[in-house]
Formats: sequence, C-alpha cells, structure tokens
Amino acid sequence: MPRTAKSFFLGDAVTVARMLPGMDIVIGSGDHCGRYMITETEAYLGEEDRACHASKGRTGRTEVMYMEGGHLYIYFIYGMHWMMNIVTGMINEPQAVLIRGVASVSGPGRVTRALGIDGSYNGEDMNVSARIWLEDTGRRPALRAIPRVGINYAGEPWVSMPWRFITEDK
DNA sequence: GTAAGGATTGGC
DNA sequence: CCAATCCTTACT
Repeated sequence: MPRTAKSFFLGDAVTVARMLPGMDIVIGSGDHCGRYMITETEAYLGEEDRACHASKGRTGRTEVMYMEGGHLYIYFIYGMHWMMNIVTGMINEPQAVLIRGVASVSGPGRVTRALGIDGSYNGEDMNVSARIWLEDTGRRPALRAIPRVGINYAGEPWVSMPWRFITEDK
C-alpha cells in the first residue's frame, strides 16, 4: 500500500481530521513495528482557534506547527503523557490534528504509549520518514462529529466546534 | 526567577 | 473526585 500523497496533508485540519479515521499509521523502528488504524481525531485550526496551541503565536513549542503539512507535532503534557499530532496546511498555517485513538486503543496518551512515540518524533516528516508514515487504506468509516474535550478554557465558539471525529462503531 | 496550569489517565 | 508530574508560558 502506498504512502499517503503529500498533497493530502496540505488541506485544512478539519478536512484532514475527517479523512484520517480508517487510514493506517505504519511505524517501524527496531523492536517497535506495527500498523495502527486511526479511529479518533481532533482538529486544531490556527492562531484564531483559542484551543490551538498556536493561538499563543509562534513559540519554541509551536514552531513545528508552522511547518508544511505532514510533519509531526509531539508534546508532553501533565508531566506524563506524549500527545501526537499531524501538522496540516501550507507553511505558516499553524494547524494540526490530534490522534486521539487507534484500533483497540482509546485516548491520546495511550496511543503514543502503544506506538512508542516520544519527543524524538517531534518535527518528523511523514512524507519522507523511514520510521513512520501514513497509508490510505481506502476505508472511510462512518463518523460522529462532536465537540473537542479538555479545552473549556478556550471559550465560545471554539469549545463548541464539532471538530472531534470518532468512528461510529465504537 | 517564580508561578500557574495543562489537547490525560488511573485510582479512590 | 483528585493526585501524579514536568514542561511551557507569562509575568516580576
């Protein structure tokens, strides 16, 4: 199965977040080799989106979000969890999609633990990386679109935007 | 330098 | 409900 075309990542985060469920993350590095079907995503859409880290502007942490779509934005939260995001859009359009679930693994912290993702993947380009990439399986599962979680601080309208996508069969 | 809080999880 | 646990950001 071919690696997803680079153009796929250049769309806006909401569009990409809707298309990711059903696709496979393929990760291969030594003792961690695997294929994981994405089941849940959340879109974070640029500096205007108060829930998006880029709403603080360009900082050391958010720098990778300003890169071209296809790069990984990995950050550490609550002193114990890695979060995995796929950057989307053109250069200087800070958007990303949080991977909240893969088949049989629910929760973004559990996803990174299952895949062995850590800070060393921050900035990795899925278009060229030899250890992690995306494959379009052609599956397009039915989705529920509901508000994002854990972002009450963002206020309206951001807290109510239905930018969390989860496969119906869960 | 200091302080506040977090795109979560697991345990009580 | 709440602690864990440390990084990022904002402010002095």
